[in-house]
Amino acid sequence: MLIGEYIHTIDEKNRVSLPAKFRKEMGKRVVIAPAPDQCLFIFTMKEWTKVSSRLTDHNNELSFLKSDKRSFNRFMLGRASDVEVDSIGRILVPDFLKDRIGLKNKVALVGVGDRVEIWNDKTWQAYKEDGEKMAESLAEKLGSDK
Amino acid sequence: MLIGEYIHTIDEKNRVSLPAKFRKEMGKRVVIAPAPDQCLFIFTMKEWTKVSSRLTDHNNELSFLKSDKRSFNRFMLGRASDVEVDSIGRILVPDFLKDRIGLKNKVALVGVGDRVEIWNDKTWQAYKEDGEKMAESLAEKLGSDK
DNA sequence: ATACGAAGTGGGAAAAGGTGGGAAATAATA
DNA sequence: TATTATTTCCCACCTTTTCCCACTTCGTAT
Repeated sequence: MLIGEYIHTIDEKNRVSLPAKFRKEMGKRVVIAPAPDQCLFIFTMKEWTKVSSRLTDHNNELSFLKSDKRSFNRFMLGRASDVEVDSIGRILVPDFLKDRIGLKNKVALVGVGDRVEIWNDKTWQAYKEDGEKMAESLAEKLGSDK
Repeated sequence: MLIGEYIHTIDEKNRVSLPAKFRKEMGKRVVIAPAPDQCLFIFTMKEWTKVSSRLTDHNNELSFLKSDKRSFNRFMLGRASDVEVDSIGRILVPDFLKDRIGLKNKVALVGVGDRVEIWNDKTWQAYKEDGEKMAESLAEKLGSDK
């Protein structure tokens, strides 16, 4: 199970080391895809197969005849990228994904069970702080009407 | 599976390089066809066989009215063109298809599972930006139907 | 404290990918 | 048939990517 957060560097060649703890589980090849909340998902191939199988044609229909299917598939598949993990555990983040969430210098790699997320470090720290505040206010709210 | 986006050039001879990552899967010959939205479809021969047979099969339960079907088939089949991939992985885009969606200079090649789409780069970027707004609802949709 | 190994980072050289252009071949026109 | 235009094929350049090696840091064991 992929858990924990790691702060790594994205270099001028768009390389990011996967945390050593994740490497075995992630294997030699992963799929990186855009996600909501200003981050990217890194799926294992196993997990990606699950995701993509929901998008492909099961009932003998031409999926491109339906406009919502077209846009859905464009966004899930067109902006994903399957990348190889190199011999020392690094992946290459495509420019179009890197630019989308403004990755540079420090990035956060966050294990979320069956996938890993990449965040711009600053964005991740801010997101966490917001989360803390939300948790506090939520706790107070819960505690107040006792 | 064809996924990811690549920005390439269409030159004065209407040549476009297929992304190296797509070449093996696409083979020596592909079919390029007009498509809904402002793009063109590039099918592998295998996929084209499937697509064209489904479009021409009048006994299956496509939800189209017959006259709609006829005009769609004219649109798609009538203007499709099979082109050879040259020795270094380029295809030739027929003028009438190129002009239809205003291809020039930079084009986006987008892998969408079992087909590739060609877009005018500018149009694709704009389409993506519009789609960012949909991102959340897309993700929820993906998560909901397990 | 020192040595060692694992993990992460950086950079240079070689290879591959993408682009452009000219020559040969084919088609078109007068 | 001669000439011109268009298409096809091939080669060369340049940029980007890939591969490999080396340095550094940190934790651990001796």
